[in-house]
Amino acid sequence: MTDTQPDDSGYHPQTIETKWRERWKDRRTNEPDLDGAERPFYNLMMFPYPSAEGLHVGNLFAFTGADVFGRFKRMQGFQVFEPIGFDAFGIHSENFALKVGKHPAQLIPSNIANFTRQLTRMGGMFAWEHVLSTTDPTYYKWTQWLFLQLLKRGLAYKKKGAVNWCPNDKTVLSNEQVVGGHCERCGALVEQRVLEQWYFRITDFADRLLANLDDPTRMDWSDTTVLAQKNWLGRSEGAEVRFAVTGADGVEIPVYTTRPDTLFGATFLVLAPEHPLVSQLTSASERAQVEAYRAQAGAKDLVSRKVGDKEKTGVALGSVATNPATGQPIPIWIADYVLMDYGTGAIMAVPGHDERDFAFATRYALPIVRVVAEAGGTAEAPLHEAFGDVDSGTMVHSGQFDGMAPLDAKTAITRWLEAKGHGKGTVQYRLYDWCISRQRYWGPPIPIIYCDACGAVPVPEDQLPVVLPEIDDFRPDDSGISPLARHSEWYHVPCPTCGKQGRRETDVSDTFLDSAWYYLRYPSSEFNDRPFDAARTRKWLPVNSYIGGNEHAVLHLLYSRFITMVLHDAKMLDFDEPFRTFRAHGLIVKDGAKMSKSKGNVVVPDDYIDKWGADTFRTYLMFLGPFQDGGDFRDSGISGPRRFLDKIWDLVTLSSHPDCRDAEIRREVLVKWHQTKKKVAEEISHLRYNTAIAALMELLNVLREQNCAEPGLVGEMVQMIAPFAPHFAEECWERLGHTTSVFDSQWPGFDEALTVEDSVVIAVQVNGKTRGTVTLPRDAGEGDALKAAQADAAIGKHLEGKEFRKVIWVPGRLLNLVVG
RNA sequence: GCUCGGGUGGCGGAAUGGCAGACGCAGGGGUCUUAAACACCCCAGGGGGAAACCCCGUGCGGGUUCGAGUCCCGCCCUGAGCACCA
Repeated sequence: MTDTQPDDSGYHPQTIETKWRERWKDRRTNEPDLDGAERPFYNLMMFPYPSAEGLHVGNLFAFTGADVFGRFKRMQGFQVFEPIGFDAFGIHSENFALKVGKHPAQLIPSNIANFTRQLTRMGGMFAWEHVLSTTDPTYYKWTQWLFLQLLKRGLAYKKKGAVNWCPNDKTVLSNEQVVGGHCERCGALVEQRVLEQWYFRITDFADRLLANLDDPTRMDWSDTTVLAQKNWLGRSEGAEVRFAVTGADGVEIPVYTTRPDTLFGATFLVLAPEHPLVSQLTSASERAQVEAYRAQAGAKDLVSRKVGDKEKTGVALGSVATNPATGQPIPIWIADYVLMDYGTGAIMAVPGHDERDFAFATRYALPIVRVVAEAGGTAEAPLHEAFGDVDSGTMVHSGQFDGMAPLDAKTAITRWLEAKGHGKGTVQYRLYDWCISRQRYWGPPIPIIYCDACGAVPVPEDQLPVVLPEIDDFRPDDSGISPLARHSEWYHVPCPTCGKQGRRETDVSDTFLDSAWYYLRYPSSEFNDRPFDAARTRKWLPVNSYIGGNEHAVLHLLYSRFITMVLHDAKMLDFDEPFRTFRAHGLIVKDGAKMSKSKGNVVVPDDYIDKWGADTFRTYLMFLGPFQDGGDFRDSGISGPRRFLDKIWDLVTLSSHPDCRDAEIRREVLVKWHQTKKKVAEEISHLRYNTAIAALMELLNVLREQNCAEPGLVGEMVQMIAPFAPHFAEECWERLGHTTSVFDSQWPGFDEALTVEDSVVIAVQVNGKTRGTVTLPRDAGEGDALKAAQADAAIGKHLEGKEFRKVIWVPGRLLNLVVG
């Protein structure tokens, strides 16, 4: 810290911040009437994971920005519900507990206590009476209930398959949690394992998840977040083409392609090594080689398979299929660059138009044919070879093909495939079903009981929650089996259906399931007989404003939307999108890197708050730069906002002086005042807090220059700084003689007519270069401006002996004289 | 490789196509003080000039326009996300 604290004249943050925190609590200032509110506004921010290290500056930045918005909406006359809670289940907490040799159930309460202290101290407008923790049985009872609702509707299923396995965290990961082949959380290389897991059918909702993103009546989200979701959903349009296998009666290989127009150039087929038809299609002579290749590909982990070297290898199966367009026989291969879990697990290789196929064809000396003239190239074997003597491009565009209307090549060929029964147009998504099983301890047990007679039986809803037992040996191992599986006294239970000995599911659910519905719980947190109350939910949801980090663009935010859709379709909610508006805030980094304990660059806010006060620190963070950009944390400018608050304080003190009370406000000040009110409201509503604060600083500078401390004006100044510096504003407001909270006052309005100055400064340009300014009455016309410009010596100099060619007049702003 | 952002003083950053650098930090000079801190006043993009004023200036090269940080085309650098998705 390079700055030094100002002396102790007047404004003492520590004293007044303590005072107002106590008042807010005693008077329940931040607890809206959840049943009676007439203009409800649900102001949500992403609840934190309560780490042992406490909140860092990056967290505080995000919460402050969301809190400023909530406080602003409140002063605009809304009853604002701003809840907070703790996302306390999960691997983070468990790993930390393992590291320090304690039980997470013991650690979490103290971490939560510390977070609560920090969040209270920052002056957030939190409705603490509705705080929740996902680890509370009264909460996760309903997380388990949610699983059962999906199961009931066929949206949860168990599947054995290749999954992402993190060898460090010793658990499976969802696809969203694997980043570039590494564990999103710990960075370890992810392996492939075959395990039985529970999945949610999020892919059934892919089209809706995509369509709603573009529906402004449902969603108004940051562009960057919408884009990330679209990329993740990965919609592509193409065709499924079936290739008949030669000599195998009726056997067809379906492939998916986004380029059906290149069908004529498909010179071989490639299947994923684990494709179910491989064995059947392998000739006797190739079998040994094929089996060897499959074994080798299967042993590869996901890293070298998906993101390792791009060397293409494969083997031929010794069988052939027919290209339906050319009628030519083409060989069938397997190669591990084709993925089983996308499309049909098989491709038609078009080496003339696909880089990967080209590399493969080159390596194995397979034929390469170009069929479509692309930019800079020509088609060596145009479509007319197959379709007669019509040029490929014009053939399809001129509609001479099978008498169809003019269409593009892709559509034309798809139509042809459909007509001939060789395939059909299809849509593919990149999205995978959501794997929710975790072979860990610290989460809600999945509420299933396995019975030899009845199969997988859901735990009856009236027997929820399935309480997570407190065990000491919760360390995960490499077996792929959850720690709970070591406790037969826990998992041995009678089958709910037949009463015979059954076994509980010993996996717990993904933390992202906990957070996929927490926003539904907040307004109803005191009801223990239902997850969310119908009337409360109708009043408060969907969420009016959600602010959070874009790192959750495709995880939490996508899962939450999915869960809401499921509950909507189950008629439990009357909306299918949970967050009306979402804004991604920027990330505060330190020395260019995201703050993390392992990098040793975590900045803790407590010392700054001790030294400068929460209000100064909040204002400083919001003044750093655009809220939605974030930036590198530094503390070199913190004295600026502090001096700013000190000066407001002085004005408040000064305003009680009789001279100030009776002083007339000069026109100049009046205009600045109204301009500022207009500007600040506009900037805050767009989360441009840095420029809102700058505008207030400008107004303050004018007031000081003009020696103006008129109480009404000072009061509005205090109101406008209130969202940023809430304790400070309350104290000033009280000193100005008010007896109720500044947050129950109405945000100052402005008079549009008073935002316009009486006289304006016109920039005068000669041939586009500014040569001076003239000051004119607001309503001055072009003629007046021209006269004034010619009269000005400095400007006139540039006009001497020249002839006017053109005059550009922008009223109130600029006069440009084009001369020559 | 693909998809998005972003390149503006010493620093963070402002600028509906209309006086580039608001606001703040740091810096320089001054007032106050025994001295310092605080506070207050003044200066401050670069270059030239005693000054008036002039020239140059928003990553680079073109273009549109009376006028471009802003719009268009082509590059360079940088941050983030996705990545053998057929």
